[in-house]
Amino acid sequence: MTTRWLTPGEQRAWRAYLAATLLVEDAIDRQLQQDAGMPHLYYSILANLSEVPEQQLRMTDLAERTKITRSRLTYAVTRLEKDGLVRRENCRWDKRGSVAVLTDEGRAVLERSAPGHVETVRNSLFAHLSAEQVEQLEAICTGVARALEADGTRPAADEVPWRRRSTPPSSCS
Amino acid sequence: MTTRWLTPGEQRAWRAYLAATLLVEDAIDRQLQQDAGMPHLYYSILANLSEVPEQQLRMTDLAERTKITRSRLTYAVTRLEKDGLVRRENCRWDKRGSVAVLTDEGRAVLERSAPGHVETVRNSLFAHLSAEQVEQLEAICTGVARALEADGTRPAADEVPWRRRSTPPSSCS
DNA sequence: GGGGCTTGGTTCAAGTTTGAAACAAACCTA
DNA sequence: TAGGTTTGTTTCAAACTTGAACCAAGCCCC
Repeated sequence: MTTRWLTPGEQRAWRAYLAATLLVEDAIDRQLQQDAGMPHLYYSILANLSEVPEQQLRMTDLAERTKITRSRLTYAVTRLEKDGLVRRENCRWDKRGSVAVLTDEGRAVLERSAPGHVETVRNSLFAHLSAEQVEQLEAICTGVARALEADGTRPAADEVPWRRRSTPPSSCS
Repeated sequence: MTTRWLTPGEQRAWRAYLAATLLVEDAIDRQLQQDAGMPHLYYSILANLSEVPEQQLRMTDLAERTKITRSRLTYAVTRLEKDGLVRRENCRWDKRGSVAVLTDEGRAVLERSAPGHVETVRNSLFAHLSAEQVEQLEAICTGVARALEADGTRPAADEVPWRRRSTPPSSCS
């Protein structure tokens, strides 16, 4: 079967995409490392916890939300725990499970660094986009993300009804 | 000074962006690791070399093109060299410099894995975009990339006229 | 109620990335 | 042309990521 190469337009889009995403991630990582002493992913973990009732999530749910592997998450949470920004508890209704809880200090760090972070996001991304482009970007990314989340190679927890149990009856704990 | 938070629309776009870019990078990395035994970045390095006269570039130029740090590139090229896909030569007209050259085997590996790679790019990104969205994506990313390349914190070689010397008189060597 | 499969999470080794030195060659400039 | 600065690249240690085991605890079903 002969390959269906990218069209010139797709080529251009792909290269621009690669450059842009790398540069944006880089800018954000650098800023957070500087100002909050942690890479972007770790900040996202805190942010995700902060947005959820009781500020806690099971490891798998957290991995699902942040789109990373469980093993990567384990490492990250261990580090955050050492820094006192997160605490691990074991899940009361499933003895296999453990739950990451945002500590007060974690919340404090998050609040302290949020403004700088938001500004960097703005400076590196939104500052260069028109209002229309923001909408286009959302549409594009939502579509792509939805498609890839659903795909088989990356079993997505809450695509499968009987696995959906993210924030249980009254928030796992 | 009070923070200018993201608008709800920007929030949505940002989250979708994070998810999409992570998932796409992941899919591509996984596929290339499987089929070519190297992460995406390493493939990009080979690809960049292959597109240039004499299939060679100075380290700094290569770093510039791939948007990575010189130190990261050094590591990557060392690995690729061990695998015999790239060869290092020293630059003839600047004794400080070294040049990465794509070997025949490197070219072979590249050609062999290109079809699978293209297909993955298509499946993970372009398959979910309309023709219009491809154009929008290009416009968005080009703008962002251009803005971030130019910005001070990441001194971009060929913004500064007297540093522009990428592929010299007849391709460095 | 004891296998056998699945799920939630961690562990471990190997590979990669980071950022701050370290170095050497090139480029001033007095 | 000696001395100081800049540029091109590498090195090193510490941090992070990957993927393949591994180990429990739940689940199923006869």
